[in-house]
Amino acid sequence: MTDPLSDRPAYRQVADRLRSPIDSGEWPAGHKLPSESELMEQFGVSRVTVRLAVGALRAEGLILTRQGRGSFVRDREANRRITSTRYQHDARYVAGRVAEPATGFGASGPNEDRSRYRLERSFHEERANQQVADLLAISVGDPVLERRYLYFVDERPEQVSTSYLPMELVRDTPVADPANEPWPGGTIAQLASLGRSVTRVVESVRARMPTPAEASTLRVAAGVPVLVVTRRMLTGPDRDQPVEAAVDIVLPADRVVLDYVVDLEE
Amino acid sequence: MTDPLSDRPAYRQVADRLRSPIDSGEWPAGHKLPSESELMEQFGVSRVTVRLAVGALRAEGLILTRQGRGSFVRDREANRRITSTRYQHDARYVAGRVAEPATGFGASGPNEDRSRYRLERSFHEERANQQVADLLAISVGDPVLERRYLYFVDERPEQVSTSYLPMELVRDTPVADPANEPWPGGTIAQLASLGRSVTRVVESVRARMPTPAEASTLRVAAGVPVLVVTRRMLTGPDRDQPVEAAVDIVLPADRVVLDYVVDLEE
DNA sequence: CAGTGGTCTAGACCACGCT
DNA sequence: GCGTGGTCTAGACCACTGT
Repeated sequence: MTDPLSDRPAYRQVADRLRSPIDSGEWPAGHKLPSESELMEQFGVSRVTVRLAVGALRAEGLILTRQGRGSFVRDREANRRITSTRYQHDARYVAGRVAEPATGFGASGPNEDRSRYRLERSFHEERANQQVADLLAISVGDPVLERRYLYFVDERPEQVSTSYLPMELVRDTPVADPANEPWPGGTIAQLASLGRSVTRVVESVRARMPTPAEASTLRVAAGVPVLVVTRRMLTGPDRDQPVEAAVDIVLPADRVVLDYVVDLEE
Repeated sequence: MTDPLSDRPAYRQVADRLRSPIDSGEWPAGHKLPSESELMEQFGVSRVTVRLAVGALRAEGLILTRQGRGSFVRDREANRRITSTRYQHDARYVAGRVAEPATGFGASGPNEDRSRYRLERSFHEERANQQVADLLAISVGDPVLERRYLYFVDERPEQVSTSYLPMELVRDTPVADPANEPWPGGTIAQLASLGRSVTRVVESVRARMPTPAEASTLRVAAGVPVLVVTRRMLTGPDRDQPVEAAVDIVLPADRVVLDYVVDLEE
């Protein structure tokens, strides 16, 4: 039963009592929660109150509910790791110092089973908006190649992204032909084929709740945020000339960890 | 009015019609939405339906609701940037090559107004659990110094973190005395004072919804995830000997962007 | 078929913020 | 005082999942 004398609303009391065995591990991932009618009886509250409690736990990402089946404790363990050293690896691949590329499939590193990965893409010539113009240090309205990607891992959608290259750099080159994707060595290898040697990659990481469209394409449940990465590839003696920008690299936060390795001078 | 013939539930139709002017920018941050009674009349639905719609938008992080005042479009622009180069900067500071440290306040870089930052900390000797033991390459139960931090920016809680150092490294040293915090140059300078030169920092970035406790301490609204960073500081000729680990560096995702600079060999 | 969660209604009282 | 959102009730029908 809930305590009607408490300041804490009944639905929060119910949520607290359900959260406790989840936090403690007593109810592991996959465990089925009591049904709504059981909770109504157990706590002596109405169905609306039970649903408020369950909805709170769902918004926290602790449980998922499935119509006709029940509520279940979610698996909150992310298992796909994406490491910043993939860029250095691809640069060494381009230089011929390693035999295998790291990316090209959005994969996290070399020596992975490539057959697990699949890529859908669409290329279009567009004109730079303010954000893209700022990132590429060009003018608004300048022509750019917009490349949209959707990555699958084991046929599960795992990543969307949109990449921009200055059109003058790629026009009538193999890079502008989607048939050449996936390109071994990824964007770094593509830029190398155009005579641009990438010497710096800058990534900005944010997190937010997915839009309904993103939740649908990436199949993320309620209560699961997305990681949103903006990337710039730079070249030139001062590593400050942008040659590529990727905006809205969107990843489901319950499945992905981003690893960044920062080396300091001795 | 909603379309009763549509397959789409009424509350989703209402949510869609409210999301549209938010997405388009027609209703900018701070704009007040129609009240619940106005929405009931406007769409010809019950209050429960209106509240389901508003709740969906809140869970998406698009709006916030304040009792007695109304619902408002949220500001979704993160403005605090934390850059990976702060580590390299602190390493140069320790080496005497730059005059100003970058961190020491959890600040994002040098030349910041330090008076905006404030730090609360508590130090305790603990025994390593499995996670900490793995991160520090020690045994479960080995003594460690646990340092808990809460950072404020302009008196607003902006970051919590827990850092671990092997006790045998810091026992009876100035590093183990919380009175010496904030330490110019941060953890890298502290480790340098102990004869440990950090040559690599590895950060792992995740995102999830905050726990109720985190939501309360960091004052994050419903529908706002947190960024969770795990950090390791490494030393040694192969940059593989851990000397510090920070788990659960928790940051409100609506206020913070993490920037990582990855340099490639020429 | 029975049991589950999903949607929806009408109505009530409360706490908060402003005038 | 009045309008706002927050909590809560009893009850209904629907859609989905399994046997």
